[in-house]
Amino acid sequence: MLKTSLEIEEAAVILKLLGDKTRLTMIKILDTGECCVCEFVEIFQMSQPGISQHLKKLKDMGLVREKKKGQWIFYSINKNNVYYPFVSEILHQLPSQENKLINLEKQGKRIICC
Amino acid sequence: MLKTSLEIEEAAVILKLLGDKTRLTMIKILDTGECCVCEFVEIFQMSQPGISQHLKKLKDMGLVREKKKGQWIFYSINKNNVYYPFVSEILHQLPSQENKLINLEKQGKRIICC
DNA sequence: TTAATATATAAGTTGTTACTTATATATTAG
DNA sequence: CTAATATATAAGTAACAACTTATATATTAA
Repeated sequence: MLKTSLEIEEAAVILKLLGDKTRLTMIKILDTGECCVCEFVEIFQMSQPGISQHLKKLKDMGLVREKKKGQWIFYSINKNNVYYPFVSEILHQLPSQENKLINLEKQGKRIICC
Repeated sequence: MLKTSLEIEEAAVILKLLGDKTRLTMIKILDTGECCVCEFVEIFQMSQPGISQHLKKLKDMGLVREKKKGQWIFYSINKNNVYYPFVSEILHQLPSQENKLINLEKQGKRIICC
């Protein structure tokens, strides 16, 4: 399942996917725990379809998974993905984005479920 | 000079820059030694202006430097750049591209100078 | 059952990117 | 000096990316 060496073309595709501040922040947040679509809408102050489209790109590459919980769909990181070790090395070099979740919580907009 | 932590927006810009197979391969090659424009033209079978434009993007971000040697301009990696540690971690996870230089040499198209 | 909420998808728009060809400049070779 | 070589920049183009609004579906609340 894990990949010891990545072809350079594959790496470029992953880097391009991560080369967007919204998706990069999303996946950094997801690396610490799950999050649902409406929470991202609040965090990024972006339209709901915009958020869904970014998540679709991450999902299509297999970097994230979705799990339905009632009316919400929670996304989480897929640590079994072949590209995860590569992505993980990158994420480790980025500052924590937990403040964004803390702010959500302060506003009472964090979704706690099941 | 070195950066211990990168803002996420800056990281996204770097990842986008690296998220192109031509530039990613270029910088992986440059991480092992210098190379001139016409060598890249051979390696990538791309127009000379196309190569120059990719190199300009890398140079504008400070990731590479240029040095004129006679009629050639040699590019090399700039290890003093603030983003180098970040980039380096990524490059270490990619397969060597030295075969491309070896092939050039076999064709007698490697530029050895000064 | 109806209204509200959460999400995905479709369609349209605007800006960006990766290339190309054309051209100008500098250096070297004959 | 002239021709050839190496490079950069300008201009044009086609494909793509990131958003928006509109709309359809599913779930929950009243």
